[in-house]
Amino acid sequence: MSKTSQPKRKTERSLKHNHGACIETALSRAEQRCAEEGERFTGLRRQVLELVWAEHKPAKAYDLLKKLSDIRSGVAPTTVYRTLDFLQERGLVHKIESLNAYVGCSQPNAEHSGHFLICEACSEIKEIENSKISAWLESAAQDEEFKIKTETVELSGLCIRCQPS
Amino acid sequence: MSKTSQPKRKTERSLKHNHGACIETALSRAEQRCAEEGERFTGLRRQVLELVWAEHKPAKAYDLLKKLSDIRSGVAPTTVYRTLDFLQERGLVHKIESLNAYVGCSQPNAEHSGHFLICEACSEIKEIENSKISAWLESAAQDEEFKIKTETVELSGLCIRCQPS
DNA sequence: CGATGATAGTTATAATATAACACTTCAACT
DNA sequence: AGTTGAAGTGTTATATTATAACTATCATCG
Ligand SMILES: [Zn+2]
Ligand SMILES: [Zn+2]
Ligand SMILES: [Zn+2]
Ligand SMILES: [Zn+2]
Repeated sequence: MSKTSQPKRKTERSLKHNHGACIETALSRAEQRCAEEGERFTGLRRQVLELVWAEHKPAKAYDLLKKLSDIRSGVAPTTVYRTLDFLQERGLVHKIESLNAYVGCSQPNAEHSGHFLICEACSEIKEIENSKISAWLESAAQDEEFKIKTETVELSGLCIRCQPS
Repeated sequence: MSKTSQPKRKTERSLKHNHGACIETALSRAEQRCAEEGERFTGLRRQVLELVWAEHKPAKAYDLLKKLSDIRSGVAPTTVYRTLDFLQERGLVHKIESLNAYVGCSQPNAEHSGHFLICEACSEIKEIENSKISAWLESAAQDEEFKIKTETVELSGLCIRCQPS
């Protein structure tokens, strides 16, 4: 970790960014969020959230289960799913339906459905700003007089780093 | 089918429409599509597609398995999944990722990702016209220099019939 | 006919998710 | 401090969804 040169493209998130900061931010936001809602941010919940945030990639429930087993005892599928449900309900993680996997929510703010770009090559997932997309989708739904409650928007393809040049 | 008066709102699909025609259309389109591509539209494939088209609602693989077992022998999960895969690859059915279920494709034409309105109350699913939405999503992805290959767009909520008045 | 590849059958198992109930912890109240 | 009730977690069992690997059958073409 004492390397000094990092010559890289600005878009190369995995190289450029201080991911420790992502994790810190996510955890402290979670803490705050739970406090606001009178919920307890327990050790288990913190550990699961940390594991989900280990990368900007989808975390599978049973992989989380394995990793969690390394750091505490008495871990079963229920443990993981219950905790993920809790985190989801508070908007701290999202489920990626097309992958049966979970990612940390990177939109600090209000309740929202996540909208995702999913790279098929490197697996990185980016949650994109959603108000514009939500407005578009609502207008499309409105044409059918349909009232949207939750949006699943998962766009798979190639991120810039993985596109052939 | 000899009723003469149909006083209903144009949006009430389940009341207004001749679903037999939906099925006929889907089957003949499938036949044509397979012919074009040099694929065989076998009895099994036809039966599965018919079952998927039984309603404008999501069909679960294991429900299809049960129904299929009633009309032929030697049916196993593999049978159903393999056939659904075949139909999906030809754009004849779509998988609804958020429900782990399948619906018939109602967009005769080109290869496309489906975009869906899913009623949480009555389960009806409507595939909506997608070129506009696709264009929007592509522009959003473009902002991140992301190249979309497949779109999962599933909007859950209430259809007009199920909205409280 | 007999070779060939596609289709379908068969058996087993993997991967994902939930149910039901018991035990523990923690905060609020006396 | 002791009581209590709800929230959190542990435990066991099972349901649901999906795939792998191999075999048998069928359709087509030379
Ligand atoms: Zn990060
Ligand atoms: Zn990538
Ligand atoms: Zn119909
Ligand atoms: Zn409805």
